[in-house]
Amino acid sequence: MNKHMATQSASKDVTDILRTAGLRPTRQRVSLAELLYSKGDRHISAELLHEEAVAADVPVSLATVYNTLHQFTEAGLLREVAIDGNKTYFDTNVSDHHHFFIEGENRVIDIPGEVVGIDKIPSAPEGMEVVRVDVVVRIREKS
Amino acid sequence: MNKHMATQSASKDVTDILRTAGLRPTRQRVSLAELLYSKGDRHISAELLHEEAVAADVPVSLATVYNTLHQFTEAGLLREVAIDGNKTYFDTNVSDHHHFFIEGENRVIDIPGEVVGIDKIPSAPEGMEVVRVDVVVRIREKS
DNA sequence: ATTTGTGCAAATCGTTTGCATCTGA
DNA sequence: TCAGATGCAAACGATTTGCACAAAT
Repeated sequence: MNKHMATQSASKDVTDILRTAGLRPTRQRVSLAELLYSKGDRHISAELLHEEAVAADVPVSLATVYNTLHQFTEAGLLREVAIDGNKTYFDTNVSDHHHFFIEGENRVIDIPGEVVGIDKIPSAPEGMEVVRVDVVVRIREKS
Repeated sequence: MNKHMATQSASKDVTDILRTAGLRPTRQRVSLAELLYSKGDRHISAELLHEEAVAADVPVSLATVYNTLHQFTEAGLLREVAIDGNKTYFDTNVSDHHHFFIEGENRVIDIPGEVVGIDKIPSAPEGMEVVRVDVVVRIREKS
C-alpha cells in the first residue's frame, strides 16, 4: 500500500498524528510538523518556521504557516506562548511547564523539570475557573 | 503663585510626581496621569486611555498617549504587562504582584494580596540573573 | 467530484516614527 | 529663548483575510 516506505518512516507517524487530529495530512502540514518536532522542544515564531521551511525546500506561504500553526494549536499539538507582546511563539512542548524569557535576546526556553512550585494557587473570582497558570521568569545577562 | 488653587488640588500632586520623575508636567501628561491614577489600580491599553482622554475633553493624539505611557513606564510610574500578545497593557500598580487574565474578555485584574507563593524560583542559567517573575492565572467563565 | 487546503496580494491592527509646529520653564 | 513636547500622517511589522487555483479523499 505504501509505495515508498523507505522515505516515509518519519512521515508515517506525523501523518497519523494529523489524521487523528482531524487534519488532512497535506504536503505542507506534514513538512511543517516534521520541522517542528524533529528537533526536540522548540519555541518558534511563524516567520522563523516559514524561513526554515523554505530553506528545507518546502516552499510554503507565510499565510499557510500561520493557518497551520493555529490549526495545530487547536488540535492540541502546539501551545501558544504569549510573553512578549509583539511576537507570538509556539511551543512544541504541550505538557505543563514554565518558561524563562531572555530579555534583550527575545528568546524563550523551558524551565527544566518541575522546578517551579506554586504553593498557593489563588482561587478564581466567583463563577470563574482556572484554565492555566503561566509562570515566566524574566532573566538577563548578569551585569 | 497659583492662580486657580481650587481646581488644582488634584493636579498639584501629579505635577510634583512628574517633576520628580524628570518629566515636564505638560497639559497632556498631567491629564493622562490623572486619568490613570484617579480610579484606583488599572490595567489599561493605549487605545482605551486615548478614548478616555478624548471623552474627558483632553484631546491628545494617540501617538502622544503611546509616548507618555512609555515615558511613565521608564520613570517607574507604570508597569508594562505583556500577557496577550496582540495588545499591551499598562498597570498603574507598580508593586510586586501578579495577575488574573480573563479569557474571552481580554481583561487583566490584579491577584489580591500575597496570594501567590512561589516556593522554588528556578535558578537562572549560567551568567544570567532573574529580573522578575511573572505569574498569570488564566481564568474563564465556569462552564 | 467534492471538499478542504494553499498561495498570493491586499487589508487590518497595534504601534512607531519623521517632521513641522507649539509650549513650558 | 529654545530644549523638549505634541500632532499628524505616513511607515511599519506581525498577523489575517478574500478569493482563484490546486490537491486530497
